[in-house]
Amino acid sequence: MTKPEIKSIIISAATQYFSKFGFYKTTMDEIAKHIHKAKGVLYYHYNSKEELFNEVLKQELSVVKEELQKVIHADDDAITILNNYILERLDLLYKALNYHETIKAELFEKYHFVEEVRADFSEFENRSLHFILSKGKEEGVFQFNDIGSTVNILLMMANSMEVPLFVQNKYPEYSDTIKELAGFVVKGLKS
Amino acid sequence: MTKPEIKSIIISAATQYFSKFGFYKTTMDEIAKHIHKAKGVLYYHYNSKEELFNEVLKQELSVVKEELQKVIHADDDAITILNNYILERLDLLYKALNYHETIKAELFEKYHFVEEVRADFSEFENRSLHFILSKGKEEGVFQFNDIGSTVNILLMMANSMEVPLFVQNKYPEYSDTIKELAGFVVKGLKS
DNA sequence: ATTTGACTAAAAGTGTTTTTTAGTCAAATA
DNA sequence: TATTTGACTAAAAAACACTTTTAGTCAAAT
Repeated sequence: MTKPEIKSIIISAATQYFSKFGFYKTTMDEIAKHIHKAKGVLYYHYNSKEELFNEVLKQELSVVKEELQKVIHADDDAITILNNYILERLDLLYKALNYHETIKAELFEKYHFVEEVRADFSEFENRSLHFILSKGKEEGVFQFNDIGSTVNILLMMANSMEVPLFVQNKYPEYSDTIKELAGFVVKGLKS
Repeated sequence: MTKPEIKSIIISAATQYFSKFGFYKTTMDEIAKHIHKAKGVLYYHYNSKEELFNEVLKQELSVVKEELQKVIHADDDAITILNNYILERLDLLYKALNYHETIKAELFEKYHFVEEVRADFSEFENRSLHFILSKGKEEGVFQFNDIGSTVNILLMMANSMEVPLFVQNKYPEYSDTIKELAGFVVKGLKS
């Protein structure tokens, strides 16, 4: 078995356990047993449980990033793209169970080891919104004073909503309101 | 000492302890000692610790409500009022430390006994926003399809932000962005 | 180069005892 | 009569001692 193959098998098993039981209630032994290997193998390929979780989270978010890239570069006007971005973003993150755990963890002030991956995702979001807003300004459909601070506002809103929607699991009940909210935000930007 | 007097003294001491240490880390004995009375007095005037906390929370929120009433009925146009309402609301709630604890508690699924007071405040907010939006529509400065769902969106945004701002204490760092956000929201409503 | 599994130290869990605390109430006081 | 007191109880929380589990290691095996 090649190195990438075994790594991918490990990540796959780890993803299953971490998203089902969370970081703390998943044991390295469980993951090892699930792939019919000794625990040492996990430590041969990853330095620690934390590193393994980081890798799982990184891959989970990279799927989200890929999907959002498609939305951003679709052949639509900026208004449609922003609307789709907001809705698709929430839908994808709703399914990203390991990401939820890191949000929850932030509340308990644990999980510092995950900051890098989260920071990377934050930057991605920043770039994405910058791109969409610029596009809208070029098209003449959006109007705002400062692109940087407008991006900040949108991200603050988006991030703020993650705790109630994902940790308290209010996403299903709010999903209709969110569609309206997206429309509302877009309207606020329209020139 | 009259009944209202002693009750007010109890509430005052309870407020201090509850806002400093929270519901669970405050003891009835502490509160009693602080007012140089026996614990039994607390139980003569209030049936339980929970009832006492409810009263504290109720008074805390009634101050918030009074202040917001002033904002709502100030001699301004609806745009200014909405802007002030959003900012003043956050500022007042930021200082309402016992209210913060009930938000935190919701995350841990405790504190069911506090629901009534929170529901009352929710209704107040609903009425307030209805009032402001109606006023704006009459003045011809606001435009929206359905007043009910617009109120819902605004409240969802407001409520969602409470966890990160108050529980994770990000209000100080976000306070500038929030001012811009308020302007943004108002702009989204403008006709 | 990779995998194994026995090993360790530290953390988490368990069961038991001790202390603290919400709430009560008969007696005292105003 | 209305209010206050403080000793009292039952139940919860804390402290303690002991056991098990678990992350991480490493010499030996494949």
